[in-house]
Amino acid sequence: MATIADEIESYIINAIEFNDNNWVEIKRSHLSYRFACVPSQINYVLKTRFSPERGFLVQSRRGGGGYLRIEKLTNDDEGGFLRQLIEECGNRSVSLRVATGLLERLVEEEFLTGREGLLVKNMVHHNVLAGAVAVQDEVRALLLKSVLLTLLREEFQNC
Amino acid sequence: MATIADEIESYIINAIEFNDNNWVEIKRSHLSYRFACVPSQINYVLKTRFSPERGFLVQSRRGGGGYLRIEKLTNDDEGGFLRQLIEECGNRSVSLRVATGLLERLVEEEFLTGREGLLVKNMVHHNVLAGAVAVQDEVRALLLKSVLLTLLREEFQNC
DNA sequence: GTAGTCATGGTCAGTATAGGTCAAATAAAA
DNA sequence: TTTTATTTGACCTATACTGACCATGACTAC
Repeated sequence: MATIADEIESYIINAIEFNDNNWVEIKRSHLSYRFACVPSQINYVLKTRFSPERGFLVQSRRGGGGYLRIEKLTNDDEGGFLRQLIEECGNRSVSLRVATGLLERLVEEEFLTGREGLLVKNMVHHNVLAGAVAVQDEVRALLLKSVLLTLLREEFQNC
Repeated sequence: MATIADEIESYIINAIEFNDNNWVEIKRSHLSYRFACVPSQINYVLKTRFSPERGFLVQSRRGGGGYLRIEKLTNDDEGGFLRQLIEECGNRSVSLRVATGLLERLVEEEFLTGREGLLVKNMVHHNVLAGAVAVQDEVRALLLKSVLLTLLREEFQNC
């Protein structure tokens, strides 16, 4: 039997397909009204069904004119190479050494240009992070994960 | 473009481009009449969309014959420009809003490519930093400073 | 040339709108 | 029965919009 969460999920997936692009823009309040549920239910669905691990990216804007933007990430990377890296560095912490290796690999495989690689490498360097972060390796993991996710985004491919 | 603020923003940007110069002169009362909003709404838009971080200069004159003059600044001395930004964001903390404006500016001025801008913008987003950092704004400042410093490096220019 | 009046733009605090978080309560599955 | 997934609501944060009150500059009357 289908839960409300399931229904909301398939509604959104449908909307994405209908939209011809790989994304939709929709109001949280509209969804919660349509499915007669509390607004936070929508966040639950987004968190459990439209996570990066499942290949989705959710962006939003609060306040007047706010919205949710749900995007299906492109799926044509070589054998889920990027996804695998996300999995690997997503949860645990990443040392500077590992990060450097990973970034160089991304440049080699031409997911990133040399400039992009250098830019990010400098950002996750301990000289930078030491300034304010005790748990450097965890922040580094989050930052790298963000890079990997960006690489999967359609918007990024076309810019 | 959902909100009135957004519409006013693009109207002004359009007016600047149409004007062939890098600026427009316009009456606040005219704008508020045209968009059927209170005059102070215009000030809100100027404050949030035409800030210095985004490379705009707003001047005005009160009283009879008063006006707003909105100018898009461009930068000739590259090193100086970057150094100034470092100065500005280097020491204090940087909100997401300011960071976004600054990065978009760097892309406009062609210090960063669109891809690079997006990459960094995603990295300093609160969705990322919230994961492990209490004082987000300070880490964001450090990360941006790193980007700016990278831009000044010769190695980066030639890669 | 000083005071008064009117035409402008500026500020700031309050209100409205909209999404986010978290943990408790409930339901379903193992 | 224990564990996991779903549902709910109280409270939080971000962005937009409004209106009362303020400041400045130009013009006019004296």
